Amino acid sequence: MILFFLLLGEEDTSRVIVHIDVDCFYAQVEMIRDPSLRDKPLGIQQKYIVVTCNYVARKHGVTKLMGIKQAKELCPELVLVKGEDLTHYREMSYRITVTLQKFSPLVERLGFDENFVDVTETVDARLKSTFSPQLNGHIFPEMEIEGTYERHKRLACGSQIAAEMRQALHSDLGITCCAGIAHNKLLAKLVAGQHKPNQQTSLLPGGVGKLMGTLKTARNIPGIGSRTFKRLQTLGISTVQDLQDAPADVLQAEFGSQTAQVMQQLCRGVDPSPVTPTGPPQTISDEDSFKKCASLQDAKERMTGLLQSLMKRLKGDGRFPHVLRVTVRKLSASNKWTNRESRQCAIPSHLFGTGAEETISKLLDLCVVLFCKMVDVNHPFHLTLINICFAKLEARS
DNA sequence: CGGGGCTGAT
DNA sequence: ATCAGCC
Ligand SMILES: Nc1ccn([C@H]2C[C@H](O)[C@@H](COP(=O)(O)OP(=O)(O)OP(=O)(O)O)O2)c(=O)n1
Ligand SMILES: [Mn+2]
Repeated sequence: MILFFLLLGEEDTSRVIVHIDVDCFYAQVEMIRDPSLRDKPLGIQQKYIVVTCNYVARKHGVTKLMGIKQAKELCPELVLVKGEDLTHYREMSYRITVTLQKFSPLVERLGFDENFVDVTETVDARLKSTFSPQLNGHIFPEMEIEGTYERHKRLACGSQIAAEMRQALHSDLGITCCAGIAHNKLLAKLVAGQHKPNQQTSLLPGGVGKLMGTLKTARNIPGIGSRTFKRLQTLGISTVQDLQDAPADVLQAEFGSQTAQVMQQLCRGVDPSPVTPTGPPQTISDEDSFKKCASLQDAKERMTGLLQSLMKRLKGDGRFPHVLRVTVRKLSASNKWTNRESRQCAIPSHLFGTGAEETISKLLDLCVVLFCKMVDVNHPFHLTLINICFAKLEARS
């Protein structure tokens, strides 16, 4: 039946997708570690910025990615916890994904605190055998129409599963989150943001146009980043409505037919992309930023620190990397962030056969070789960031 | 006072 | 190797 419509190029609205977005993630992890922080305005500090903050701090006007100075002006009593080391956040992130995988194997991670879950099969199984309750949580658009549940049984069942997922995250991990339930990933993610924090929202199929209309500009559509948005503005396109109204040939001329079609679908709330289960990470990296690094000696010390931390994570992972990449950021008057350079090389397998000390020493040698391909150490230089990345992770060395 | 870390396409 | 996207 469904297949018949798909054959005609119709949109598939039969899936049930849940999007889970943890509330103020890093801040929540720190409040779990130290519950005395719960009733205080809390900011997580990475160097000079508040990367995120709890909702007490948000009441005072503090926002994500705000400078420390501005945040302290707005909220002098703001408590700051350092968050440059992501270890605890990464660990909680994977516990969250594992908890969600108990509901369905189709779990896709996005960053550390978001997960998409395709619960279509779970919904089908439940509707066959069990009696399902009312639609759980908020509904978008807000409206009270008789028989909403009857006409949207699958969505209602999805909302029940989402509630169970949120309960599991809370009782097992102490984590609160938001959930969005809809028939594709884009809409599930967007509708999840309608009621924050610690709430869930289900999207009725009839509310798609209205939901897309809540976006201020096309930039707010996931998948349309800053560069693409600037190119759109060049064409006189700014709002979602502008994009919907834009002639296909105009978009194709600027972006090519494939990208143009994806954008035209996204701005109408159409997103056929599947939930692709996320496996173990493909890369393991560690970086540090600083005011100034101007000597090879200094760089070697910083790279040694990064390698030591990386080796611990590698032991926990169990796999071995076959590619090593070093990235640097040079201070330059213009273009403060696109001035990263990287070099990579193969890692000889035998390097992981000996003790950790030896391995780190050999890896450092490789790092120095890569480093010197980017930085002429015989001339003055000024770096502001070093990143070391392990890639091509495979089962054995 | 602009982090730290990941994925996929080109 | 870089760009562009996401958190
Ligand atoms: N540019 C960014 C965006 C996010 N994060 C980190 C910090 C956040 O804690 C976490 C999750 O990002 P969210 O955008 O979901 O923000 P929060 O979870 O902190 O807040 P919210 O309650 O609004 O979801 O990722 C980051 O380091 N850099
Ligand atoms: Mn979040």
